[in-house]
Amino acid sequence: MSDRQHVTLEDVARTAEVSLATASRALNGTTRVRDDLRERVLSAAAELAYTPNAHAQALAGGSRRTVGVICHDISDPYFAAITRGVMRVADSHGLLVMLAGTFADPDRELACVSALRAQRATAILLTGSAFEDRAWERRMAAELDPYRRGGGRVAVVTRHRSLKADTVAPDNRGGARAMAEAMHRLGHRRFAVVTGPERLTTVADRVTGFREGLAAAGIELSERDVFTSSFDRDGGYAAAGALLAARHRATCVLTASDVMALGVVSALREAGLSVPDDVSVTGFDDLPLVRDLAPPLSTVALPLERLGAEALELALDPGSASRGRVRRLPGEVLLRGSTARPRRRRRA
Amino acid sequence: MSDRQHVTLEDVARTAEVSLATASRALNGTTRVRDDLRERVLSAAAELAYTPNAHAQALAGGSRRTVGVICHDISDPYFAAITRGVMRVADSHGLLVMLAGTFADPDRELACVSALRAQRATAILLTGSAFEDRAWERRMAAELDPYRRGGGRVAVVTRHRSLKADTVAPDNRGGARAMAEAMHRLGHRRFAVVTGPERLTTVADRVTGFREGLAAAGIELSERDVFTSSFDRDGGYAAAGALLAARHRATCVLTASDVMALGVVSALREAGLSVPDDVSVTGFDDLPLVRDLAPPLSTVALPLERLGAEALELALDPGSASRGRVRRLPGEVLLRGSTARPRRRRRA
DNA sequence: CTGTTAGCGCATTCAT
DNA sequence: ATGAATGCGCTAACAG
Repeated sequence: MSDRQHVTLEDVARTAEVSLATASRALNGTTRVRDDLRERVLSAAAELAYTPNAHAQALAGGSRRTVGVICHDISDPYFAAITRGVMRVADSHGLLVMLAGTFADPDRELACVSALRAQRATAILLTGSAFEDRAWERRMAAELDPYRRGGGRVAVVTRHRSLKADTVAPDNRGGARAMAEAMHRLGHRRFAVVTGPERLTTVADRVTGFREGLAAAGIELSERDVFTSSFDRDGGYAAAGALLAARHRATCVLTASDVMALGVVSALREAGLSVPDDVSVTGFDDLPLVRDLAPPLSTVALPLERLGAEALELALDPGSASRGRVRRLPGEVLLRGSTARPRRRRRA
Repeated sequence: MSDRQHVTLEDVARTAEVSLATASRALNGTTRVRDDLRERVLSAAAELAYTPNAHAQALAGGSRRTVGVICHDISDPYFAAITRGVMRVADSHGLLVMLAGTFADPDRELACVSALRAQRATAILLTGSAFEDRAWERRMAAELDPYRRGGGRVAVVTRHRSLKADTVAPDNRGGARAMAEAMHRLGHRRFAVVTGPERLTTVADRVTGFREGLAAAGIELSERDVFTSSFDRDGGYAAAGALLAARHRATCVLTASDVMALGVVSALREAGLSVPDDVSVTGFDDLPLVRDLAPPLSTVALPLERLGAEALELALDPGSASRGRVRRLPGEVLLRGSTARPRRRRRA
């Protein structure tokens, strides 16, 4: 039993008693090969449990069978859904997905791109929102440009300022605006916003949308109406705590994501408030699970899987050489049980 | 602008005016290199935005920087949590994660292993439960054995009969038994089980556990008490519908997973039943989100991230040459709001 | 310490 | 249609 015993194409060729070239051709179907020879090769390969060495294939210039996906945290259902969309189309193209998690660390994101570059991935998909940071953008471009020059394709989900990559852009701003307007129409006049750090472009866009929608109704959001925390469930919980502590009189809390809304609702409920009787709460994304909440969450629905699927399709399609094409996807306001008309007077 | 312009180590060496070998050593820190030379190499590499070709590195026998994770569906929070654990330790080892989704298709699972094998992944982690199918097991072994022979490591989460791979095994059976007993102690006497297809070993183990726990209390589960459907949220919803249609008189529904429980609760609620006043419902896994449900779900808590993390650690640790070591992790019964003492008489 | 050289496994020219 | 030879980019002997 030798140390590492990889079956190579040469083994297959020898077993089939053909040349290396013929074995390669028979396996790849590149060129016509006499039937009996091909049979021999195929059965030899099967017998030896041969698997081509993808590295050798890639090196020899034969293939690039992987795509890289970079997200903040795969256990966030938002990224899970997007990644699922990516995997669907990757699967249909016979591509393998390399998933990299950055845990929202800008430096780690850079490192991931570098690693994916090294793997000569066919395409790199940036699914997390960008960081609003000049220096970081420059470094990211410094990674991506050589990658592109080497034939790599790049696509991003959501806006990446000055990255001039193919983009799939959900309408965060418009969706947020529409939601704010819808809540105003419902009768709400006192609002609070619960959100993540605004250096994330997604967050910034959504908050801007909320502001615009409210402004259109003549309502200004002051600094004290915006509660910022981490962009996850616990952030929502904490922000709602702060809101409660500040005795904020909002009848409606606009939240920048469904996951944060989850935390908001829990905090409110623990404080003895009823959603939506005392406070209406809205989310953003329409994660699969929020319809199963009690009450089901009103939210801005985004076609998450499509976001991922189209990002990969865009990257794979040589269309315009991966210049900055932008595919916009709308968000849809979904009013469910977590929102209601405000009561005349607030209890407690 | 040539077609594909990859910067290679040779370019770096030439720019730094050193030999190829020196450049390689300077970059990898393999051997001591004179400081000034090393400086020249490093700055040349930076200037040219050089990234080593991972394929060439792998081919030359230098590295195996990726691990493969195979799961059923990354948008299932169960797999997302496990994968997150894997990614954490992968990150700390400088490894990249290749994620493959099988959508619970046995054939696709085989194909994924083959692809990962081709990529010469350091380790392959099977996180989905096995399929109870002799022929399938044989074919899987036929993929895995040569992979191992080539130095590849394999670890699985949950039981894979006769795969003799390193295993991280949550105590599905024991946890299920404990939950059944807990519900009996709470006062329940009429039970129903909602579950996925029993050809999945995880499902089979959990159902067995339920049966054992109930049997210990003198309660036999008949065929009509078990509602089988797809192992996801919609499956739970459908199964609960069937249960309702059959006018089953259970006061407690034991569900094989949290995701299924999500569907069960929704269906029950839509039918006008209250959880837990009319029916108690239990889940399995303790997904992060279930504590935010109203009522929060009683469930068997599994350390999901640890499952993934330990699987990779096990695979990476050369310990006993990847023989069938088994690391068992207990499940803990968590009683929350979705369960209560049965009422004397059932309403409706 | 540094440079030269030989493969790693494969796809792909070239000849035949 | 098939076989022999070249090189992809890199690391690890091997010499100096």
